[in-house]
Amino acid sequence: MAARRVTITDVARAANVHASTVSRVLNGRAELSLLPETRARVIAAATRLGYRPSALARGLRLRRTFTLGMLVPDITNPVFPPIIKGVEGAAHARGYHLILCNTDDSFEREASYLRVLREWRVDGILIASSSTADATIAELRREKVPFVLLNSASHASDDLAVIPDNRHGVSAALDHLIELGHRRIGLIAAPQTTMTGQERLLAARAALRRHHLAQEDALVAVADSFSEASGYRAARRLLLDGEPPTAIFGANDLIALGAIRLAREVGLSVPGDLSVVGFNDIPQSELFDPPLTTVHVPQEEMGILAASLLIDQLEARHIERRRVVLETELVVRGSTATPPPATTTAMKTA
Amino acid sequence: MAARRVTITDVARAANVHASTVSRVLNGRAELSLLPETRARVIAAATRLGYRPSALARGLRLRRTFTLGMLVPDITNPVFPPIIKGVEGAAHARGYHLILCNTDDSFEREASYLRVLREWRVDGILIASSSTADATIAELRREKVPFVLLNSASHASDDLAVIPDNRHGVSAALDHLIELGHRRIGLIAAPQTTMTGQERLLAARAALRRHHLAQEDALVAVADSFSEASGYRAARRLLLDGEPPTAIFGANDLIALGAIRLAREVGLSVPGDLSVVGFNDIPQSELFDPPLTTVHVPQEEMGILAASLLIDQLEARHIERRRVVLETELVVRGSTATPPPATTTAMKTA
DNA sequence: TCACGAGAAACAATCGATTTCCGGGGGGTG
DNA sequence: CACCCCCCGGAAATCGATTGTTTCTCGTGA
Repeated sequence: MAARRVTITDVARAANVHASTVSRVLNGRAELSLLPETRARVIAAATRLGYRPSALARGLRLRRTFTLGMLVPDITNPVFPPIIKGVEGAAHARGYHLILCNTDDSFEREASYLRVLREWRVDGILIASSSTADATIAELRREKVPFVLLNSASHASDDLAVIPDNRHGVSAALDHLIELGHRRIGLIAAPQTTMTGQERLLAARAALRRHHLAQEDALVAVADSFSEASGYRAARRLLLDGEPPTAIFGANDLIALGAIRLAREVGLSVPGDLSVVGFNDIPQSELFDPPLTTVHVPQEEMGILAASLLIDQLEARHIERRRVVLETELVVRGSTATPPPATTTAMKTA
Repeated sequence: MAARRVTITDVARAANVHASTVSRVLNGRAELSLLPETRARVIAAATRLGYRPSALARGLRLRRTFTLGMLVPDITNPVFPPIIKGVEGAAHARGYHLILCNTDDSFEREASYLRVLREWRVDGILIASSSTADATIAELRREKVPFVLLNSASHASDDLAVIPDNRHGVSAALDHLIELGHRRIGLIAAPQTTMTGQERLLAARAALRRHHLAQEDALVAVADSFSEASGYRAARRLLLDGEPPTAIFGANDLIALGAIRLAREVGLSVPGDLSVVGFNDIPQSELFDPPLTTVHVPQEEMGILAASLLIDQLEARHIERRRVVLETELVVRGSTATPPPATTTAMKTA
């Protein structure tokens, strides 16, 4: 098919030296001395022939590939692209490439891709996949494959991880709602099979408790994924069964957007009748209707840090902290306001 | 670092056969007959040891890797994730993996990644990169690397390509504006270094001509990238210099969103004072303020088709059409309306 | 004059798979 | 009984690089 590729032997022949000499010249190691004249001849031959070393052969021999693998649960979730961009940028800057895998939130595909990445002998793996998948991670640990958890940490605290400060962010979001006067606050949690989902729900409950607000079961709905569609479905349970809340905290922005869409459809105005807060501050958050109040997470920075951490680990550099927690900050926009003045809720609590 | 990997030789030893036999069993080719008993023994040994063949060694020997490379100009542009998802899904279904590269709209990085992909001996390449980059593509053609252009075609019509029907989509968008009564229509074009940018501007001009509308230079601004920020900047030129248009067609959704943001900032209501149409129908388009009127492009489907086309090519299957053009359809939402009744424009044209 | 050492580059083993080419043993046939 | 052929499976070459070891060639000092 493709024309025969130029190999190191071709270059060697053209330069009238042995292949090993070509290798030494091109890799520029100083362990062996070479005549400048030879060096020049080899370089000339290599560029003339357009020689490109085979990453396959090189990886096979070197037993490393200067490649990182990355697992993402759903690339169409707008949080991930900036994270990926950060990872790729940082990796590229340090001479590594990225193989990106979209697991589509399926354990099976996650496991399958993890196998593939090891078959490709990637030097390290970034896991942004949200599912806890303890068994899978345990296997990585056992096989000593370097990896970093991104956006969700494991229980084992000595795994490398880069995560947002969920607790603080969620807290700020709920404090904000409560400060506005909301008392019936609905929570749409993310799947409890994920660390992120668990942490954010826990943090939200803690915040409510701190303010001595009752926590009815009817005010908590668990979305079955991090998507807008499941936010919509969960919101239906929250708003249509029993007495509705005056505010909703969604475990991520897509879920919050789903809730807003449902609210609209049932005739509630946001934030007039219902306030909604999200989490992540995805791109374009301020362009939504209404502009989304949400917790900002430095996404690209997370990606950069995660890649750096992993590469530091690969290159056996000293690692300051194995678990990096990034600060989050509430961004108040247009989706939150004081609760409606005269609702049944208000009358009850009065 | 990592524990020594299980190789084919280890399996051979464990099963008391030669490595070549293991290979034959595991690849299940029928060219040579094997005793069922032997086959079973090998499979047992392989699973017991958890054998995973080295993709590196395999690729080196086979001279193919069952891997596709993909170049994307900017993963944070929301059009691309669904496309990528489509590509990856289709590739995975047919036994291929994907290496994704974000070129960040830089020619240099594009060229660099293209080299890397060939070093990795990917079987084929998907180029969603928007830049024309004729030289680069010519090189791929010359070296007979199979590739597919995605979302933008080349001049050479026998390259494989999957593209939306730009002409038809743009036409529909402008017809819509004109039908609403707009006469002063501003165009924000995408960079004219890209095929997409050129095609869409050409199509827009043709549509205006068809309706016998004057085309002032002042009504055309060229954005310097496909991003929201450059849409915003271009819109500033369009709206603040001279007499503003009553409607704007943006070459893609992000550009349109940028225009909307600027309009807001200078006190124009959308669509009350200014109608805006975009292109692509990115996810969440209906959640923006206002919901975006735009031209729908079947993004995931484009990805699926592109991957299929490429793989068909790789596997020497018969290819029906080398250039697949997908239908586009205008989706009218809230960002377009009739022009404001009494503007200076209206008075002039009256 | 010869031995020794250093500098330069070739040699060969290796990474882990695939595949072509062979060879041994058993059964069928003339 | 000898020969041939078929069935199984082993041996070895190969893919394209890297690297430890060896070889060769000078130059220098005794």
